[in-house]
Amino acid sequence: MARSTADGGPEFLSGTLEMLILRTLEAEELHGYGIARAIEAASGARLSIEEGSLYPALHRLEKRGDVRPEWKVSPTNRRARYYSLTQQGKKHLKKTTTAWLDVSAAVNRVLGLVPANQPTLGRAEAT
Amino acid sequence: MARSTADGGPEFLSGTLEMLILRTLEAEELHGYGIARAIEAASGARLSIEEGSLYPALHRLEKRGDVRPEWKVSPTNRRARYYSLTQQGKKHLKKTTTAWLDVSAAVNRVLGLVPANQPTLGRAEAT
DNA sequence: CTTGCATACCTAGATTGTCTTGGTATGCTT
DNA sequence: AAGCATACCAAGACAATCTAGGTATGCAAG
Repeated sequence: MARSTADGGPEFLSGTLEMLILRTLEAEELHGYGIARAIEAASGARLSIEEGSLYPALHRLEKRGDVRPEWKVSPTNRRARYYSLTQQGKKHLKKTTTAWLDVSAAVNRVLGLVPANQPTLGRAEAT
Repeated sequence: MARSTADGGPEFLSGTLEMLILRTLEAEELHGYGIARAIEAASGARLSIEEGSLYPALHRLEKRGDVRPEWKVSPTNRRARYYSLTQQGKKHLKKTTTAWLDVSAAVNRVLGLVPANQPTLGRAEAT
């Protein structure tokens, strides 16, 4: 998906790209190139979106019916394929986000980093 | 890696498995089967570790020098391959954990779940 | 004693998402 | 006219996971 801008390799987060795309489109209708820039900006330049991952992901989402494409002219006066979220896409985003929070919280729990007040099977953590 | 116990598919977190293994071994020396059970327990039964992912991951870590294996007899009286963390493994765990926190925080920022431009782990952000 | 189950290990092959690399094209700016 | 940012796309390599098998043992139940 996204790689950290820090290290050189693909790290973590296979599958997050689609979620991030959907989330970005929830905020505003955008074309692929713009989505990539928007995600990078929103991440505080910590993620970089490769086009070789981006476009296949967009086509998957389109085929799945989560986004709807439309050719338009961008503010820079170029032909660009603008994507908008479908109802299904919105639902999918909500579901996926919940799953992400759930799983990433589970990972943090295993790492022993749980930000307190999370009741986890009576596993008390020593300070 | 781990799949959420909730949904049926491999979701998120490619690459997290190795980190979770290392973290588990930091707590105690363990064999593969036990590692899987330990991670599942620590996650509050939210993750499930597939053996087809687990053993290849252990062998990667071993080849990389992050863990050291040793045949022993388990409390259940069976031959079992116990793994312990090497110094390199400890270092790797620390590095990987930082990367995970960094990237997952970035994802949350894109999702809009975290106020933008918040310093993560002391990594200051210019404004 | 034999059936069944949990423990414990392993691999081959399919699948999937990402990355690498290359390509096309256009609109500005210099 | 050259160079750059914008904007799109695909083929093939690569890496981690999952599927689906397999082996073997200790123990408890019948």
